[in-house]
Amino acid sequence: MTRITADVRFLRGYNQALVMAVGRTARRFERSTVVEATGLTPQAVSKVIARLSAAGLIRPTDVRRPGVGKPAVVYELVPDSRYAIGAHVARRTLRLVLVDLAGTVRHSAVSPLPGDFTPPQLLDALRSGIDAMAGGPDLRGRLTGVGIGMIGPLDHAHGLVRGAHGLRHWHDVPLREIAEKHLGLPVHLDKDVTAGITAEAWRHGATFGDAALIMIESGIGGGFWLGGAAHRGAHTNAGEFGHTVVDLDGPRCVCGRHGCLEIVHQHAADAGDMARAARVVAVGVVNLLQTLDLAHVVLAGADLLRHPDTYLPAVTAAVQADARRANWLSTRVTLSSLGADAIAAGAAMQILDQHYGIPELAPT
Amino acid sequence: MTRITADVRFLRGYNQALVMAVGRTARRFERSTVVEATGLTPQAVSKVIARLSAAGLIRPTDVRRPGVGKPAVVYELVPDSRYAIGAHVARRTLRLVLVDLAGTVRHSAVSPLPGDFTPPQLLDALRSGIDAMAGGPDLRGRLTGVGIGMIGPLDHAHGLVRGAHGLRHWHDVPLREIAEKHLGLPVHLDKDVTAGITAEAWRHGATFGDAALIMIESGIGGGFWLGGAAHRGAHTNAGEFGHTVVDLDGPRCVCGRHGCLEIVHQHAADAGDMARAARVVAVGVVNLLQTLDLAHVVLAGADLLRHPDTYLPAVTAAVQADARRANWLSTRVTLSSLGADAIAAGAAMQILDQHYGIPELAPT
DNA sequence: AAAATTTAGCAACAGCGTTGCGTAATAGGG
DNA sequence: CCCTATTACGCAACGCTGTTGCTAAATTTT
Repeated sequence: MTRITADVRFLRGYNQALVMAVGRTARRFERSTVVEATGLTPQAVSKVIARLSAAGLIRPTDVRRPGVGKPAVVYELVPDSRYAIGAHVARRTLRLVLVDLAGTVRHSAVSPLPGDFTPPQLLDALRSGIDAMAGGPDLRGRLTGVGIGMIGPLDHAHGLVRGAHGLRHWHDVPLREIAEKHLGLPVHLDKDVTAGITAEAWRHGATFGDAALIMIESGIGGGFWLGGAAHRGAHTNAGEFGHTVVDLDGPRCVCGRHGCLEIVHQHAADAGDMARAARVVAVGVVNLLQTLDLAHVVLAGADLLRHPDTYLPAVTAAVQADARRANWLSTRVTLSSLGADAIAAGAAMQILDQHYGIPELAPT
Repeated sequence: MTRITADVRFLRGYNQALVMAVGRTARRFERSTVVEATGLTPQAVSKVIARLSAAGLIRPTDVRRPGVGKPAVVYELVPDSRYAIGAHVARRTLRLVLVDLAGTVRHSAVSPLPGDFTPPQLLDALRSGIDAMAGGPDLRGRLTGVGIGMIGPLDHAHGLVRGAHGLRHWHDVPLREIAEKHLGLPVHLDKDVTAGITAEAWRHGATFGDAALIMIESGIGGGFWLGGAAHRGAHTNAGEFGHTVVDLDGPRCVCGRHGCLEIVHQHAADAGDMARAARVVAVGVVNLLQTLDLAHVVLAGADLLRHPDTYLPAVTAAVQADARRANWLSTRVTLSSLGADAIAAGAAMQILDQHYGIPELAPT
């Protein structure tokens, strides 16, 4: 990882992103709010607000007259000013969402994909879906790009699908490049779980600490948000959390090892013992907490959300039992706030994050 | 986590740190080297070099005449210009090292600590050890501070020892504060494993990607370097890697759960089966790789370094077997380059890193 | 000796957040 | 009704950053 140089352009983008983060979390805000949240001087905030207003990203809506003194101008984010498309590519379905600048899902649609679909088939499905959702001329100008979340292995930096598990026609496909050509929009490619945790982080704003998203849906994966950014690892391969061994003498997994979390969980689920399945996941989650000391664990995925009342209490109980040893620890366990849209919406937010989030100093 | 504002002071510190990182890895360097490594303009590099030279951190040593054109000035880091003390506080010993600006351990000393030592006893041992090692008036002026690495739980942001495992007199001790008073030097407190991974990162320079240090020494812990910085988690408690479950029906661990990596490893080691002990560690390391996708795994700790020829091949083999599934992955497995000094030296480098490393934008 | 090539730095510049200070808008007291 | 205190806000100057344009210096090649 080579670090990139920092110049005044970085300063501008960074502090603008701080203000945008305030606007995204607190729907209405004024200058003093931003000053307190960021530590910038009032004058600096005025300049940033002027720039953002000129770009149409925020606008004054009101004045606050709390008592003595000149009234303060109340600003708000303009959700309609920018949009992004998010795509969740699964084995048999394509889910598309339209997300606005505030992080709200404005439209959502699911369409089937052909069995063992090819890259051209996906591109066509993407195109027609996007046209149906945001084809109008008014929206088109405010579309910032398309985020695609799918299973790995892949290379997000170069936009390559290395070889998606269970899909025959997806080995070393330069999906970002061909999709940008086909769609005429900037495209970002990432693992599904990384997109999912981005959605949670984007919605929670700057107060979102280290966190993980546990996804149970055709396998078990984990997305990580560490140190204020998505963690993808050295080869965009982080998150193969389902293939960590929790039972040395357990059944053989498809990956060749024995007692992976995923296969142990699968056996329990297949036997209809969802309580045990949930406990297995809970063990994995506590393993993560021990290793990474997370502030927030988000549960997601179609298979998990089918039994939320089983998984959530099991994981919460395990986390609390473990936290009791160190009574000053606190970790929140929640269900994904976006439900089935989590991955697609997160992919869209990754596009918005590239434009209006904290700029990166250490590129890919 | 509230983000901190970025101003021009940050720019200066950041780009200076980039140049210092070049100087630390390439012992001799010239302007064009830095230009290529950082992306800064030649003129900007000249300004940074002028500042660093004025501070005595680097100096011109030579000129290079490669052929046609004006000779280039060759600079070098001045190792003697700054020092830091590192302390590794273990249950029965105190290891102190003197590290120079280049990251070289100049002196190393181990002294015994009283059984169940108290905070005042540690402070006295620190003081006399530091006086013996760097008491001279010439060195004193160039001492930037003291780094302390010890077992947790602790709070590095506030410099508190929450309650070191196995030490009776260490509950909620504000060690940083009292040590700074007692020693008259800036003090940084951190977990031993975090200090250890900092040493590796500091020595490898900017090319060091995501990495973990696995430490086996009175328990099993992990230190993490993710995204260009140490990962400590939400409560400085990341790294309790030994207390991740790898055997659901395994023996009961001191932590209350069953089949923790640490207790399974311990049973194998106690039975004299070091091969199995090493294989258990290897399983844990592969679990980490699956989860975090690390570029580098460093093995350290007194108990591990007692059997390097057992552990290193076992872990390497397991990593390679796993990497074969995804043949484009590559992870290096090495022994700690600093041996027994790793923790203490890393603690010292944390002090140097605070002054001459990449400044943080997200505090705590 | 002249030309070509490479390195280095001076000077002017644009842009960032900061500082100093003046102005606008409100409520409350005399 | 006027005056004052209070609060919000911005213009202008400033210090500092990295960048750009251009000149000077040092060396090899022709």
